Amino acid sequence: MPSDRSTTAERVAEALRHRITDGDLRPGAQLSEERLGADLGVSRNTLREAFRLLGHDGLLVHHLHRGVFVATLEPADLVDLYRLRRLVECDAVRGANDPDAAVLALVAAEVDAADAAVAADDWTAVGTANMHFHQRLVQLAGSPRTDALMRRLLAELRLVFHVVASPRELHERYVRQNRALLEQLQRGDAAGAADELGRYLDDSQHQLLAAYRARSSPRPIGRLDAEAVAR
Amino acid sequence: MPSDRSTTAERVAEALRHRITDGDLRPGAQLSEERLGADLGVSRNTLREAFRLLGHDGLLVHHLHRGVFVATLEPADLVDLYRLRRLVECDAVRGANDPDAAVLALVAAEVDAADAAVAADDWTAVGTANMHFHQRLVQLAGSPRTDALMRRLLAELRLVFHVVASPRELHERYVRQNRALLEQLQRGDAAGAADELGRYLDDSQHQLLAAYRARSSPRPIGRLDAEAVAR
DNA sequence: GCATATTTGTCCGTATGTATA
DNA sequence: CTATACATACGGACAAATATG
Repeated sequence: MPSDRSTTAERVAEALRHRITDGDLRPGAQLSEERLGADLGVSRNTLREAFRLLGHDGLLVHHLHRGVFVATLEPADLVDLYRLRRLVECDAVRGANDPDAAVLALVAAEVDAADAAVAADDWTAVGTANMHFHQRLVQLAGSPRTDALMRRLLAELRLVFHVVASPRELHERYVRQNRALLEQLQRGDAAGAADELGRYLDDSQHQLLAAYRARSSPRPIGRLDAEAVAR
Repeated sequence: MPSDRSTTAERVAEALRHRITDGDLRPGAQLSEERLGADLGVSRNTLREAFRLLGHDGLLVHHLHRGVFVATLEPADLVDLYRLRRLVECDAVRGANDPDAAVLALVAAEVDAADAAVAADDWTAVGTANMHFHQRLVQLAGSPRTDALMRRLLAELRLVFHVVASPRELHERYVRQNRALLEQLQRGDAAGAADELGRYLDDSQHQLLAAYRARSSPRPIGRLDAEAVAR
């Protein structure tokens, strides 16, 4: 098994990231070094490196001498995530008075992709296009670190999405609003788009919080210790 | 050598983080696995885990089959950092209309610490207090993810500081302004403090950019390949 | 341009300590 | 409380890529 243009640990980390964000590995699940290493055909050392690569993204939590688990996000995390999300996204949009045409085309592409997915009744694809839409919006700011931050935030959000609701009820309502936002930007009304996006995100947050409450007992998947992450 | 309440890799990562932010390990320096492992008394595997832990903080860059190096930041990185910094800090301050008294006390403590350090003519300590001051400001937002983001940003900024100028010329002018900001917050004028902070940060950014330009040739410390970090 | 030395990448075996049944 | 399973950490080995002369 030779290498492409990346280390094995990086490829393993990417594979795990997809398994997590796709809902294959659910929150609370333990990632056993021995079993996962056997599954992926890599040594425990390499797998541990991959764990460390993913650790700072908030997707995995590390318990000393117990192993790594897929993170379980609570309502407080959701509120925290949306706080940063609102800040980053609205600022990027508000600053897009004269948006980069190439990036705006990428935004438009995701809006079209969402429409196509709706027509195909593929709600998972709608959700993916919606995530990409927001990633592209942030890209209007032209800031690598902001892009990286947004990627992390969206990865964590996907963790929530897979737990609380179906892709359809999560994303359907926003397909139309995304197009409205795009057209507002194309008209040069960045400030208006930013304001609209702020309301949009508030709405989304409340929808998710309601879904959380609907899950009667917020029972973690794994062991039921309510330990706070240290540091 | 048993463990405290953290893994060896985490302790090694923390030690390296301090060596970097303290300027002991300078930008561009290579971190040899063999030599560093011997120095710190840990195996290569453990050291590599520590490298991965630090990687996502932007302090280390990883070149395939070449090793890890202390990151070298260019003017574009500086601008990018300050963009996020301004966004995060000003938002935290602007939202502090009714600031948490305990956190505000921590802010005040750093202002006092800076004054004391000035009196002691300890400009490194002034710089540390200044960094902490801004970390505490952000803490007014009460958002764990924002706190973590700010920690990463400040760690990267320290990388710049150690390269372009002395602690005194970097921080002296802001000691007074920090106190002014604190008093503005104590008076309940969060919006005014946020505006002032914005000008403050613009000033700081321009000061650093000027220092960059003053370094005649922007020659990297290490090997002189202008390779872009992938992805 | 080529051969060599050095360093990283990756795996394996093993010993030890910790948490959980 | 003991036992078992698993994570932690080490050191050695070889392959692969890069840097050097």
